[in-house]
Amino acid sequence: MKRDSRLSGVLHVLLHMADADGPVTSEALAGMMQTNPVVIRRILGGLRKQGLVQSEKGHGGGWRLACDLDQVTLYDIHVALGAPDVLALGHRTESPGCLVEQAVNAAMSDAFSEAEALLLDRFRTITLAALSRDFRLRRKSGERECDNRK
Amino acid sequence: MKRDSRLSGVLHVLLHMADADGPVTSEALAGMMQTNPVVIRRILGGLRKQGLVQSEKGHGGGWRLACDLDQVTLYDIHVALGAPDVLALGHRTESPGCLVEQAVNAAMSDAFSEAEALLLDRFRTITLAALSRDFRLRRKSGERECDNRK
DNA sequence: ATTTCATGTAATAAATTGAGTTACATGAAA
DNA sequence: TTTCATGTAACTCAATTTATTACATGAAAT
Repeated sequence: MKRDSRLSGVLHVLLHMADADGPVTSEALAGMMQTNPVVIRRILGGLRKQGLVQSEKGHGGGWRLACDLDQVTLYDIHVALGAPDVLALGHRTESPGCLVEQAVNAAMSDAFSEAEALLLDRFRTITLAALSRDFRLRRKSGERECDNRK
Repeated sequence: MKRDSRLSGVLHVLLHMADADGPVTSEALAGMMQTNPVVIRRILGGLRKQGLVQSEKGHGGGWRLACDLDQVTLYDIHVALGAPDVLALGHRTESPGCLVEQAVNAAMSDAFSEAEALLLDRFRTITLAALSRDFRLRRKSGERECDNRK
């Protein structure tokens, strides 16, 4: 089963936007993400409806953040993406007539919801600001350790 | 993202086998699961290698359990199925060069592994015997409440 | 023996789905 | 009025899972 990396991808894009001065075009973002500009627009279009980003057309246009990095958590982004399934495992039938399957579902349901709740709780504790700080930290120490051009 | 219901399906099949007297054919099991006999054989063939079930060919053949219901947990079955991904969410790139993406991955990794560990721990606490007991309980009360043929 | 039934397995088809692409409309700035 | 950028629909592509077909193997019944 292939994992859904949209959340990971969106965070990548948002942090690049946070690091930029002006608006960033979907073409530039697509370059960083090694994907297609239309894909970027589709994803960010969804986030715009939640007020997380805004876009401008024409010359000098592009995308910029429209939210407070300190106030937005991974959970908010997850929800803005439509709150897709967090777990890869699921029930074969949601409301089975078979009593065997009812027993199976009942036993697994608790485990599922506990794990999902834990993950989403963790997401709620991580703000975009924290990610951005971590990124800048990595960039700084990366310069010290690896960049010997100057 | 579609959820992987193989574990759910296998449990269904195993409990029906536990409830049967003799061996059960893959055709009968396929009927219960509304799928194809070959699919059943493929799945159970994997479990046979782990010693969880055994099969017999020819007349009167079919599948039967080859394990102690008290000793086998959902976790064992999960592993026997190849321990597929538990989470639907994942990293866009596993070892990214981009520092932004490194920061994103680092932040999400902990949440991921905690949620996965929790789910698998819960699976370790549920035995096939417990599921089977629950099933028989449901059947009994179902007879009392709904079955007025006798 | 040979017929019947059931598993074992390879190969293929069909269905699903996310991602990528093309094409064109809309709108803003140069 | 030209250029640049988003907005969106429609379509193609690629990967994965599941279902199906076909046939070989082996065991029991007759």
